[in-house]
Amino acid sequence: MTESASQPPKMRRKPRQARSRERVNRILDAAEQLLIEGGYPAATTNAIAARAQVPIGTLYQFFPDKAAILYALAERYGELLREHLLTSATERDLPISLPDYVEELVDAIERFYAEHPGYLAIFAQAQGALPELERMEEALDAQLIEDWTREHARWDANLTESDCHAIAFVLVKTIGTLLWLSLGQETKFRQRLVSETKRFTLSYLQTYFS
Amino acid sequence: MTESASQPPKMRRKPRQARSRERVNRILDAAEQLLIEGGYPAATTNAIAARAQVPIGTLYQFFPDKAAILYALAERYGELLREHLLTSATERDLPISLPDYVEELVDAIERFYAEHPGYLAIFAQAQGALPELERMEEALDAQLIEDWTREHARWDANLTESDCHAIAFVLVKTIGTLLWLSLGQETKFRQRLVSETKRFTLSYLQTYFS
DNA sequence: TCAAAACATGAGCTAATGCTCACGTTTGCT
DNA sequence: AGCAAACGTGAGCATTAGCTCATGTTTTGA
Repeated sequence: MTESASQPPKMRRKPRQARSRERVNRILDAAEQLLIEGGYPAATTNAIAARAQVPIGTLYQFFPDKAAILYALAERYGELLREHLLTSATERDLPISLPDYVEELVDAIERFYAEHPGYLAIFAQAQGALPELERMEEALDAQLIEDWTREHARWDANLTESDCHAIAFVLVKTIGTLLWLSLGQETKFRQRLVSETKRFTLSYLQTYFS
Repeated sequence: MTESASQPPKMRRKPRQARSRERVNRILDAAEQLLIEGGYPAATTNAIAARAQVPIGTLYQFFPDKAAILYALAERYGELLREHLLTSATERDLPISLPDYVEELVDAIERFYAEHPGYLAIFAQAQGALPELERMEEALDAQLIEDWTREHARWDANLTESDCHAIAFVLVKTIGTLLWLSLGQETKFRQRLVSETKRFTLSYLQTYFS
């Protein structure tokens, strides 16, 4: 199941040969690394091409402009995260306790961030700079929020959809922020933050699902 | 008590006449607006000068380079926020209940963000781009965290300093994030987010201060 | 095998940004 | 009033970003 045709990035030329496809991935990897290391200013098209060991001309054979590279990156990650969380969720069909749910959820997100440090870097860098990227982030979060909204609704039918949505919004944003920030801390404090995130999440959820 | 001499921004020429000082403020205001409206890419030095109705030459009389403008902005806000929160806190000397404390705290921060939409925009834009700005943000947050750490320690002497610090960290970051995001939402949902912020803050604090 | 189609390349173009500096204007002092 | 010091000005320079395109190389298929 490779990535199928996508709409927003709109490749200038679709890579048909294996060599080309590998190059496209190298370009995306290079862009991600530069974004993490030096932020948006460091991720110039020339730098990306150099890091990917690809001439700029080649880069522009696949991507119509710089923004398209970031869109492609965002898309790659979006699918990855949703997949990651959904498989985590469906591994267990039977209902579990709230504490166990929180434990699993936070750990799953933490693992994802640790394994893909580029994920939040992309969006953090592009604030305001690439309007379309912001829309992509919102769309991505909106999807997560919707997933969770449904999950919450199943737990307590008394809650309105608007309630569930607000709860999901708060969780997506706070957990995301906290775990992201934890990545930049020393191991000891980082573990503490992960544990605080669980505590925080649980106590909040318990005010709704007693 | 006007802003006294500062270290990091290091003005090229210190404005002595009233006209100059007013111009410096106009420059800062213009930079802030551009940052909010169009993000970092829109905040070019020429655009800032134009918006401030000031020739670029004049801009460079006061600021050695573009970064200095952002540093000055960050400083202006840093002082403002701390002042805002401290005065809110010292208006009442006698102890109040936890729910009342949370109510006051969240409202105070919310008011600050609403009145100064540029505050978080500055830091959001500069991620990775201006390393020094990041350090300033961390220093600012660290100060807030310290303030709150002390406050928490007074409530329950059984908590270690490391506990109080972790709590303060979580609160500063989560409340900050949510209230900031709330600014971009429609009134109805925005009010809901403010109320949710209070709810999770209170529930989280109650797990420590029963 | 060999021509045509697909792909690869990197010097260099255009545009825009941060910033300077030589010259003009205003202010303060006697 | 008259002069020096402080201040104001904006055309334009140096740099660098994103991106193109003319030319060369490889792959495909009959």
